[in-house]
Amino acid sequence: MLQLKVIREEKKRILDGLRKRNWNAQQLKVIDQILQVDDQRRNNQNELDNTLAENNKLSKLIGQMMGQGKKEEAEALKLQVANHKEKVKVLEDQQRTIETDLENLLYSVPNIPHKSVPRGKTPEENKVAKDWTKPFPVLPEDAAAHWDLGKKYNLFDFELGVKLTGAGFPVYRGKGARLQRALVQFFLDEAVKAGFEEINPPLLVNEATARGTGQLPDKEAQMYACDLDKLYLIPTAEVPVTNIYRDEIVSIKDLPIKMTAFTPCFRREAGAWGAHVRGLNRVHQFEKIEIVQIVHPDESYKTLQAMIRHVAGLLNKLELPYRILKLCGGDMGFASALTYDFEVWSAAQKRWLEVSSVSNFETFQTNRMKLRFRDENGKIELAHTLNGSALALARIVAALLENNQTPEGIKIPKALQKYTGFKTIE
RNA sequence: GGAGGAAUGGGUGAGUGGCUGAAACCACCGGUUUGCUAAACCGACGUACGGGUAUAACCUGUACCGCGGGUUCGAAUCCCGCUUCCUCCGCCA
Repeated sequence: MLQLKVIREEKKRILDGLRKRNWNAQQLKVIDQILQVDDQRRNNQNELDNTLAENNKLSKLIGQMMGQGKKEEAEALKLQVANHKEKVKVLEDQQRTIETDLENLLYSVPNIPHKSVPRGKTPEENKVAKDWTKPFPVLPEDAAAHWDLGKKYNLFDFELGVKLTGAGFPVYRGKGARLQRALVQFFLDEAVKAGFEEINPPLLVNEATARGTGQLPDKEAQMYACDLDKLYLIPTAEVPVTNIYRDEIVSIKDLPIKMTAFTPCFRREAGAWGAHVRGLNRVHQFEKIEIVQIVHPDESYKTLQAMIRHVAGLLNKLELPYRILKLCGGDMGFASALTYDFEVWSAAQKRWLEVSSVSNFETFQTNRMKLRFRDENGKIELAHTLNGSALALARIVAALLENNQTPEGIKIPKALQKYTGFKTIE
């Protein structure tokens, strides 16, 4: 959620930013609407406060008169207060309505892209920030895609998942399951080594938490919900982990706060199914190690770079070819100010697979979450939040299997061997 | 699931209708003293949203004592509902 103050004071920058997200004139009107409702809000609040102030004064007077035994005068004042009460009620109702309207309007506006974000409408217009310059793995003519490899070596079973749950819920087994666990352990160890505190959060969250990171309102269709208990299955660990600090004022000394968590992620992916989603490319449940940072606003872009280096380091250790994209205005997530995507090369499918997304949200999440810190002078300021996948499993598994297939079986990268306990899947 | 108790500022905790945005103590912060540390002493010490041309620390209004409602001229204090926590019983990975 954007800060009202910023919209008021930097309207031009806000409008320019939204244009970068390809907002048209019609859509941009919402900004004026926000300013208008905000005026209403302030006027109404002013009137309400003044009325209440008067009541408070009168009430005090009544108390004094009662004490002095001036009963009749007190009764007269009571009538006055009673009149005001009607007015207060109306003003309070109005205020509530106005505030809800304003909040809903604010919720509908995405974050303002960082100045370095390229213009563009579609994923094709993302900029390659770092390309893969070495040769790609060369596979034999009859190289198999991961879904066939999974069958051949009995690593995972989609049909079985359908039987148990539905499409998009693979069952991993044998070395396939072990490979999952190895990756989880590896990624977590690396994150902890990099100074992130390991968090093991709940997988179901309440409404306030889903709201804090921006899943609600609007994106409920992307989450699985437990209606009976009004809980949501997390689409990413970002949700519970970032919300740990919701409604908190931390000391500047506590920054940066670095957290990592391994969780399964549940995504309905409503309407996202198409030609390219076979096998592990897109599933409803997958495992992911997330890294989250809460930092001083002056540090957040430096931090973003550090997080990118961390993710790149993981891919290097896994010996996977990857490239880094800087997302264009049209492809960026709602809450992000700047996002880098990591894609690994899937040699058998001959395409790039997105395996990580690292973003700086600046104050977009912290404003809505009221996550603040006290600076050197004791002043309270919104912190910046960042997060990134480090990494998501399903597609990493897909790429590992495909790229490392040989006639003798699938080779496990060196860094992973101590976690898998085997060097080859045959 | 049944019975009882509790919820106050960063922490402990006082406060049962107006003098309470809230005692006291601790912690934190600033200062004095000190060879250093410690101790002692002094001072400051909530948040949000408005207004005052006031996004450097100023003045002022309003709201907030778990959450939501109600009673009253006036509620941290009385009433109702909810949530959470604790204790006991039952059940159970």
